[in-house]
Amino acid sequence: MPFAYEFARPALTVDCVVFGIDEDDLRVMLIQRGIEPFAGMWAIPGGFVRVDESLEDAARRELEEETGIRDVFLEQLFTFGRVDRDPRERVVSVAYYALTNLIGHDVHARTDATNAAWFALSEPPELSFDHAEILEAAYARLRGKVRYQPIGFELLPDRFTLTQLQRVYEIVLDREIDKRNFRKKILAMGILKDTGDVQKDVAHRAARLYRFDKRVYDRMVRKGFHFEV
Amino acid sequence: MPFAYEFARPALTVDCVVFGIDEDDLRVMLIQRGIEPFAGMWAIPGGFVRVDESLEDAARRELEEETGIRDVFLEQLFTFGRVDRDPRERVVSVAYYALTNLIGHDVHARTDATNAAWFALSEPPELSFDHAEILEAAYARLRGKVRYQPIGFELLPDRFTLTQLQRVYEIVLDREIDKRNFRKKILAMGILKDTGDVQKDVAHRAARLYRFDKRVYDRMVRKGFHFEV
DNA sequence: CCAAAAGTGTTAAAACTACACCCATGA
DNA sequence: TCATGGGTGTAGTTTTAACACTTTTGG
Repeated sequence: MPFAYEFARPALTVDCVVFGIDEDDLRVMLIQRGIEPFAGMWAIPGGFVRVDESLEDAARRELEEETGIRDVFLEQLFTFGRVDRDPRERVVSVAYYALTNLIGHDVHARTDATNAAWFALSEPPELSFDHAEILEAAYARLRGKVRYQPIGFELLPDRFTLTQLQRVYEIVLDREIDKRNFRKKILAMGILKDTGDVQKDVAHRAARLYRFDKRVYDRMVRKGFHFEV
Repeated sequence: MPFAYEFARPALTVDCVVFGIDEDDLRVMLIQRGIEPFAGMWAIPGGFVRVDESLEDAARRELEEETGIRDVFLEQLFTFGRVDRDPRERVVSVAYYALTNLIGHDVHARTDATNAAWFALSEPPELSFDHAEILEAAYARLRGKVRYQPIGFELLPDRFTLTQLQRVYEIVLDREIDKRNFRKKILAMGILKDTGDVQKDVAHRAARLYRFDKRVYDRMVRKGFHFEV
């Protein structure tokens, strides 16, 4: 036990709730625990923070180690510190949530970790520790934030159709949106760039592909623009 | 050194940004450090988390110990974990922000701590550690949140006038608000209860005193109501 | 009677909502 | 030629923004 301190210290971990959209479901990536406590149950990916890495670095490292996912949108969610949230000892966990593009990927092909899997948010498995609470908080944050920050794009490929974008909002917010009003509003913002290309290999009229124009968005924000769906 | 662990652990602290409104200024309570590092400089009140208390309990305990302030609105802000944010060793800090009523209190009379003082947010002293960053984040959160959550009331006494409430929004948001439109909007929400009383000892027409009706507000939220100023 | 803040309505502009049909494409 | 989703405009309603004077009270 080479590390000794004058006062007891809580252990510090990060946990990372990863969301993706797969056709008609909001999904979350979970890993199956191999060891006690809660062996065999599912959990949010995460692990201990090293003393020489920042919290966000720790979250990204754990995420990649446990699920193979990297280079995603990642934002701090909340820090969970109930005294008894881990039955072994005091553990404080800084939770993050991540948004990733799942369209066109096989749900099982994205990761090397054999014990990682995507679950529909509407039918989660029973979760270890206080992870059900963390997941609920992450979903609440996503629902709240998606309406006034341009993070819906993070759940789509780089280039996407307006219908795909509308589906993202319908799925996350869990309500129908009027097609004409949605397109009018989004296009009027001027933060989507028409790539000039259209979909390929679809059995109907091919839709235009757009890209989120972060440059323009940032410039507009500096001038007082406020994104809202 | 009675507490030993297999792996190095960051120290864990809480910090607590306390806001108050004093006539025409948003103010923040700071304490003057007695010891190195940064001896003599000002800092956000806070301290170490004990292993047998939750994060919020720690924040409230430290706040009362260092400033005498208790029973206030308190909400978790963000967890700061840059590797070098404390020059001595790795310290991760869970920051909270608090809102308190300062009207009618002498700025210096509220606390036993002789080294605690209120500062106008527009003219903060030089701060220790990364506390300037924490303060900035807290103010940004307050500005953002005050518009769509009924927390402005926390900066006022239990009973207040509509003009006082309007001033809170003008000060926090740093812009003028139209008196007639403000009153119309707030009263139309139906979340203020007219106490039937009016101001005393004012050298002009006495204003009605209102109280925030949390019962009604909670009931309305359950029915889908969304507060917004 | 003066100073100071309380209190009160209307109108024009903008934003939002609801709503239905034709178009392009590949099978 | 059919099935599928892409793409488009208008009218009624609601919400917001701008704006000025009278009332009450204490000094």
